[in-house]
Amino acid sequence: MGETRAKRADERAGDFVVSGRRAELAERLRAAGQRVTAQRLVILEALVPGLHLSADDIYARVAPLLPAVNRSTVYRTLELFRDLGLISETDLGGGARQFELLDDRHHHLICRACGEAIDVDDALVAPLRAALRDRYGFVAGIDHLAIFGMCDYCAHEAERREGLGDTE
Amino acid sequence: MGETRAKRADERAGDFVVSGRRAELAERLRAAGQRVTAQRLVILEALVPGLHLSADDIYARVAPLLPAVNRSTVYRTLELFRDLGLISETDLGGGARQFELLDDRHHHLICRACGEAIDVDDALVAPLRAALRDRYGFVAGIDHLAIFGMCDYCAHEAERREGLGDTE
DNA sequence: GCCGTTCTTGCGAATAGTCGCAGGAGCGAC
DNA sequence: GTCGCTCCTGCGACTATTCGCAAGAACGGC
Repeated sequence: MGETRAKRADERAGDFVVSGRRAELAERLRAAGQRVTAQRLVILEALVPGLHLSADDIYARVAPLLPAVNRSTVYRTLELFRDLGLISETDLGGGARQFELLDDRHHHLICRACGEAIDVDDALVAPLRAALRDRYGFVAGIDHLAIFGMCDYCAHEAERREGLGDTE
Repeated sequence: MGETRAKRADERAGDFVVSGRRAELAERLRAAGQRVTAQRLVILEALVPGLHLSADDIYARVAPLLPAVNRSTVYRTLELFRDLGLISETDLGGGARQFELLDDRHHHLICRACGEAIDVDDALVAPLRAALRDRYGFVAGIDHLAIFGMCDYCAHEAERREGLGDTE
């Protein structure tokens, strides 16, 4: 790593020292008129690019570093990050919601019959986003959609089965 | 409703009598290989066309008619109906999920800043549904989408405010 | 009509997430 | 450096939802 210059990125942020990626976030929070706190920095660092984490996973990662942190704070902070556009929040159904750093936008198709999850490129969703902006001026935060339904295979299965018993 | 013929739809369904709209549901359940129970019929009747109801609302409507019914049953039955395509389930954020009879498909844009909800015709969402089917053979159950984001007004407000403090 | 199989339900406990409040901390002003 | 205003956090209670299990009900077969 060529860190000759980057290494001195220490900086006072209120009452504690931040460095590297932390400094970046601190900057961003301040720019958005938000306060910079230890909790927020640690929670952001707990998020890993490309990984879907539940609020509980994140709590588990944060707790050792900041023992007094509370679950409510984790939820509230994640909500804040989401509103700032830093992370995406997705309900994959059933269990807990998933949070993820917003690097690349992608989406999931989830089959209610077999549970299979299919990745979908944002290109398919972008037109909807554009249409909503054109028509309503609405800036849709569709960052990580989970769409439920039936996959190709299960849809055919269901159709076949209906062909037998259903006389409507 | 032209019910000249549909009106005599009384019918035995297991151990109890069903009539009118109930008979219709009984039929549908049976066709789908599901059992017909008093709970299911009452819960379906509790749903009102065009009304968004929470699981709790539905429980409150059902309880007087079927005192021993349990919340779990309500949730499980609603889940079943949703999978059968009878109702839509939507998370409007924050509080409880909303359930609604599937008459006409419509969607909502919800502003995270001011809370305003904008109705959206399914025509805007249909292309996405079609694209998913074409590309993946996936039958998307997008019946009642809630899309979060920023409404026209709030988006402009936020932009204006950023123009002041942010120097990045 | 009765029986057995299998699906549903009620129950209670567990998990996920939300909310109001009071004390503590961040940050701008002096 | 310290003061005060406001926002943020921890806390505990509360709501929403899920889950496993054992008793009960639906329905096909006789």
